[in-house]
Amino acid sequence: MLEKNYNPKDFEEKIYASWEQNGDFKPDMDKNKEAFAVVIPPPNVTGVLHMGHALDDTLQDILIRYNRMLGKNVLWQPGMDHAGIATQMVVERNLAKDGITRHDLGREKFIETVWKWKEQSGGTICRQLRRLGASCDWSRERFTMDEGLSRAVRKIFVNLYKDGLIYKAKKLVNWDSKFMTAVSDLEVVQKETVGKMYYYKYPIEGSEGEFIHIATTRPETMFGDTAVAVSKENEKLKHLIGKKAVLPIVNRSIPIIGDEHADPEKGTGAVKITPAHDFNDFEVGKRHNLPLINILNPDTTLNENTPFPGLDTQTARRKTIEKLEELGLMEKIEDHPMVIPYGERSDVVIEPLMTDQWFVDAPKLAKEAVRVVEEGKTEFVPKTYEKTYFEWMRNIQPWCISRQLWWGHQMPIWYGPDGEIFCEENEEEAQAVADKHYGRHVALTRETDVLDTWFSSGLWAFSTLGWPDKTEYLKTFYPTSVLVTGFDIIFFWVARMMMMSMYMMKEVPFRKIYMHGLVRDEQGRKMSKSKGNTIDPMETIEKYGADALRFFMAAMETQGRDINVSEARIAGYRNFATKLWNAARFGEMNEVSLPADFDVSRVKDTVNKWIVAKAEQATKEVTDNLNAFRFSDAANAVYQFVWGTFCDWYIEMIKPVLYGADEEVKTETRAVFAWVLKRILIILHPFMPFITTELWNNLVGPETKLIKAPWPQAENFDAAVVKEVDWAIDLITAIRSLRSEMNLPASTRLTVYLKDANGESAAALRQFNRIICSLARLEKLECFAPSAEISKDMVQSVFKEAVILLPLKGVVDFAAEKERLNKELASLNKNLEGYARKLGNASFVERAPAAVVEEEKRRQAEALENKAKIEEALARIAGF
RNA sequence: GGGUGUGUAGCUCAGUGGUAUGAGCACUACGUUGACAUCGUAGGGGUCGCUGGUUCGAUCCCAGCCACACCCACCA
Repeated sequence: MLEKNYNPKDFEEKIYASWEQNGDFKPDMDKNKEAFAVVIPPPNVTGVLHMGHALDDTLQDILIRYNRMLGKNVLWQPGMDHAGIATQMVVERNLAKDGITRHDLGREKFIETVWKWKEQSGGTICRQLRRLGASCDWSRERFTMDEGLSRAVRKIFVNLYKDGLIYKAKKLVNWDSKFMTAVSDLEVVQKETVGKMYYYKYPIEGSEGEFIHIATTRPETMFGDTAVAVSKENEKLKHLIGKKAVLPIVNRSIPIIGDEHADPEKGTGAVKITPAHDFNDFEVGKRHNLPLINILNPDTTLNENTPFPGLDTQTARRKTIEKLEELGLMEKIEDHPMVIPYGERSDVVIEPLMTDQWFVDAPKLAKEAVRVVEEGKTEFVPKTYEKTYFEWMRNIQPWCISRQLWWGHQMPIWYGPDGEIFCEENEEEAQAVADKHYGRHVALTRETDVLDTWFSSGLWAFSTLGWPDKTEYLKTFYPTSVLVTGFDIIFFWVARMMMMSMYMMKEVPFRKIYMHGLVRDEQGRKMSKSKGNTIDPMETIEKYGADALRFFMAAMETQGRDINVSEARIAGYRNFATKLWNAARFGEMNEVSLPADFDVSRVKDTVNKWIVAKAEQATKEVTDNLNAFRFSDAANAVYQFVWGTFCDWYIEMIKPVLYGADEEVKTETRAVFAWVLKRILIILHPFMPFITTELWNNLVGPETKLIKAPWPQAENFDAAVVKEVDWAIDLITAIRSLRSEMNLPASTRLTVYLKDANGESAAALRQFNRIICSLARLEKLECFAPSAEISKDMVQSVFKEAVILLPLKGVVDFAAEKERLNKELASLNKNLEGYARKLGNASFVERAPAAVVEEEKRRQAEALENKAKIEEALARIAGF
């Protein structure tokens, strides 16, 4: 027996545990079945579930469950990312509580500590994903740092290196002074601030009191200046090209060069060139063969190439200005709005710094990754994201993959005594190759840098399936079917997976990429801890159940749009679950059950036929929409069917049958009710797996598993039957509306006549008489005899071709009634004007499709008829 | 500076070249009708951002404009 109240906490976790214990999430590896695979975007090992995951993983679970029910061989591959910087940060923070730094421990000990932390505190999110109902095959859970995946990383690294696609270079990179590591362009966020623009001047060498005027936001970098540039087109300044300027304070002479980088419109028109500390200047320096002077230490304090070694940039900036002022070279300081780069994780200012780093030749790898999308081998849904993808891929820069961190994949690079590089999958091989190279045994030192986290997640689509081994899983599930992820990691992750997969597998990682938007707060603001507007999905689940949250995500997911979390709406979907729960209870109370030999095509009763047809219709809608990744349409189709059709109409319509004496119809109705409910549980299951399973176990029994129930093929249905019952529904609605307008309490049983009903309507009226009377709360419903006289006491309302007559002895308020009819008349007249205008337009009649013109004529005729009826009714009560 | 997206009911959003049967929430009135008040019934509420164009017809297609959001680039 079902509990009186829907209480998801009673069963959600229990049901999940039973699925997992029974191995229901595992693929059956049946070779005859089509394979369907999804790899989860690996959450950070440090992560906890947020609304973005709730959306992402709900959508994946819907696809997974749907395809599992379609009878495919389904794998949802779970796992986690080691999240280099994020994890190192968490562990370092923990150590700091005991006053320990990672350097106190040393590299090896520190890494050990991280692993220990991972075992104990990592992976909260996987437990939370279970609570959400994610049907991942947890027995295959992978971690980007585990043995297999590490092997994949080393192998692909060596391949790329030997193909010349990974190389070491001294380049200007984004330097994070907090973690003292290089970071990629993507890990830098630009923040708007109001800074200062400093104007000062450099004396021209060999001149008397001639200066070149400079504007900069970073005066302390002047010690790294190796030129001043002006545009050759700059009429005012071009005469200085070829002369030399003297760098004040350090009195170093630097050339004044002509370069188009100097925009005459900006600043003073002359730009100081600091090739070692500015990306643009670096390019200028390359063009003019300028020397590079590095002025920063790894912690971004100034070094011995400056007068202020050891000072941080801010202090050095102050000192520099003081000095310039002393020398009388400072001119002015202005407020200046600008964007300053910050480390995504560290939140410190990123300084461009010259360092030795490792790069992946992304421009080369991007070519294939672009081609396969152009050719449609991988499709983005929605398609507009392809443009973003192409745009970025076609302008991609070399990818800096080395990080001066400890937590991560240490690069498989060894250096010989003279710095010779040996890149092999392990130390033994490197040693062997090196020994052969030198003709003697040599000592090797390993590169200490680790790889960017996204390097290993870039392999996720195949490394998790067992590559480099030729596993059964790799053969079966690669390329995977669809990747579901947010557009915010399209460059970080999707692009890299495309590149890495094309390089190594020569085959796309996924056939489709479904990109969803961001989850925002109720007002549409981005959720962030600092704003304090985050909503914890676990709390939401606690309050409303996982099913409600899941359904919310599905119902709100329309392609290409962000989702604003609305608690009221989540509560609404909890109510939806309650509604279904109570419908099931209604069934239980009325002893519905599905006989083994039940054949839905043999159903006789019209209302039963109707609900079967509606169920087929809903099934088709859900199926079509899921196939097209139209999650909200799919969810709304079930919602509408369950609440608006099954509960609002079918249950109400069968009550007279179930409480009546016709055993034959009653038996059939009980079976059909069970059949429809079962159908609902099936098509709702991908969205709301918990309540559907709970109800299924109650209705059908746990022996047959809903999670693997075959997805129904929507059957054709009898359109005529649908029309008949829909007619009855319209009539009921019209009568209810009329009685509400007349202020007739629900308790008064009325008599209603239908005048001028045609043959079909008269038949339907007879057939559904009991139902209509029951739902519209009538005493009697009959066709009005054509010969009979319409009494003055009868309220009239046009219904399709007929007129509803509602006798109200002595209680009709004629004034109000006239007003009501006149209002109707006015609206009809307005419509008639429109029809007349259109049909009077020769070019409309001539050029619009015949069907449209016909429809317009039909509407006009109908409106004219209705008008006549209302005028008739008005005439009848004219004297009152 | 380059790009993308969005402006539809009070709110959050669906949707569509042919009267907006729009949805949920909110609102109003009525309701203890033998599943459900986490409910039912009925109802009010929109010149579909602005201006042009294409079309017999535009909220929908095209162009321009305005507003908002996001992405990329940019420390002179």
